[in-house]
Amino acid sequence: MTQVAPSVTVDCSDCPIRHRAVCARCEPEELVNLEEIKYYRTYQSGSRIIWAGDRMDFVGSVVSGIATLTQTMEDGRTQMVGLLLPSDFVGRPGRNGAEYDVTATTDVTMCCFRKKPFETLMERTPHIAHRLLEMTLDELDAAREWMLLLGRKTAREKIASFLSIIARRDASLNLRPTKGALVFDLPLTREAMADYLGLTLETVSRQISALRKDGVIELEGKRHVTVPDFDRLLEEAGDDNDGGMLA
Amino acid sequence: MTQVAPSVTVDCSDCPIRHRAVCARCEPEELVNLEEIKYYRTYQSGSRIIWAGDRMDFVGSVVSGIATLTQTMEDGRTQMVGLLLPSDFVGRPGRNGAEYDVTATTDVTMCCFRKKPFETLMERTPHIAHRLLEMTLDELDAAREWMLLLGRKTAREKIASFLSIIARRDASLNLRPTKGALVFDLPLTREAMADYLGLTLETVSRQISALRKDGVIELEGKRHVTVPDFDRLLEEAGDDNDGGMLA
DNA sequence: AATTTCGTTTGATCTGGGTCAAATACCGTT
DNA sequence: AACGGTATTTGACCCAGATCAAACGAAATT
Repeated sequence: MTQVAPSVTVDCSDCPIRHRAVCARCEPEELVNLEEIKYYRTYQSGSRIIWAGDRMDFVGSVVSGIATLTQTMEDGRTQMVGLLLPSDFVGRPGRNGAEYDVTATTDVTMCCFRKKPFETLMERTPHIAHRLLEMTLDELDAAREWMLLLGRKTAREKIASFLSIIARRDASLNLRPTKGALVFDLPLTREAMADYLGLTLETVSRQISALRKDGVIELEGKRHVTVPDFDRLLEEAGDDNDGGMLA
Repeated sequence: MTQVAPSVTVDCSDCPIRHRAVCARCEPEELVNLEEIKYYRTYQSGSRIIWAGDRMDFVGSVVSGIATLTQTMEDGRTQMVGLLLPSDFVGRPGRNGAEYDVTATTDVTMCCFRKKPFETLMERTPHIAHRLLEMTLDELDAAREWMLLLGRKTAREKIASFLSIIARRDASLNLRPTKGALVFDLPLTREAMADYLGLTLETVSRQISALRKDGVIELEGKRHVTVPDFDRLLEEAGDDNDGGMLA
């Protein structure tokens, strides 16, 4: 893994992952001097990137590492409402208060843009607004799929769904062709998984053990997972895996 | 309630509720001949407006009535993932397949725009893309709040949350000042509420009865609700009702 | 090597909400 | 007023997952 050194002189060509929202190479040179509004920032694993209620003076996207979006009730119950992987966007243009806690679950590098200049940039380049709209609609779809999971799936189905999502994202990020068994590392602790799935950590642990015993997954250590048969996993997840629709 | 007759010659000034996404009065006349791409359509209570998987040839917004967005698993478990009230937008620009079922729960009038012209219109008028982005971000926030409800709230809290949301929306739609007791009609059957809240209809019924017995709400018939003390309801919902954040 | 820490697993028990079933209220029709 | 269909309520029972508790394992610290 190459590491991105904080710098103010880079443009997107230096990023290991090209930003989906904005890219200097996508925009006419004269419109923006990116160096003036763009900077990198790194966060240690476990540290809070944004507190809910904080004033947000920047937007940005994850370059490396994994962060989570969580919501907390007064009595301490917490629900994860989003998982931020490399290339995911953080922050809401046009609003200056953060709605959720953002926490780094691994070391995280963010590529940030100061908010005010970013907003004027967005106004002058419709392409960015369009891209942002598309990304937001994708997130909305993901959130709605998650609502089905939270409201209607059993604990076993929840775990299987989570594993399939991580497997898929991992495969697409690493550009590994989906041949044979899928292998990946769980990016979250059992507790974080529980917060994501609306379960307790004990139930998460038990269901993972059950899936292992039933041969749906193999475990090496606590985090390293092998999925011998992805279709089997999808079946356990209760997902539609057909794309068949009539004319 | 005045009814909107299907017509192709109206513009936004005829709409009982001004479209939040597009409005002829907001756009330069020369850019668009709205009559060519805009039309009204009415749906009977209980009828399906859009089937998941269908080709979508239009986008639009709800003018009157209430519709729901639902997701269904193969075995019939369903989860509502959105509630569409007047002025809410339906359809995703840039994608031609519907993701969810849309069902009218009352008689519904939609104001529709043919998709292709709408997309070119959107490209030529950045204002629309911005407005749409803002609306989508609002929906995403709502979806995330709903994830907390689905994942972590008790049945009683779910019901109280639902009632508070309906009460709030009803009050803002009807521009009733929030003085004293709130009075409104439930727009959904117990079963639809259950699908929304990730519960069974029996549990919904029981919890409503419990809230009535405890004096949190009053019921007249099955649908007509009075909330004597809104703060009490919010308390039952487990929501933060303080806006206090330190400097 | 012993010890603390943190994440995880496993066991025993409890309970909120699901399931199944029956009764009741509320329509719009005839 | 009687009827038939649908929405809702209420009751009895059960189970998936929560809760409480203890043990385990691997990495970091002494």
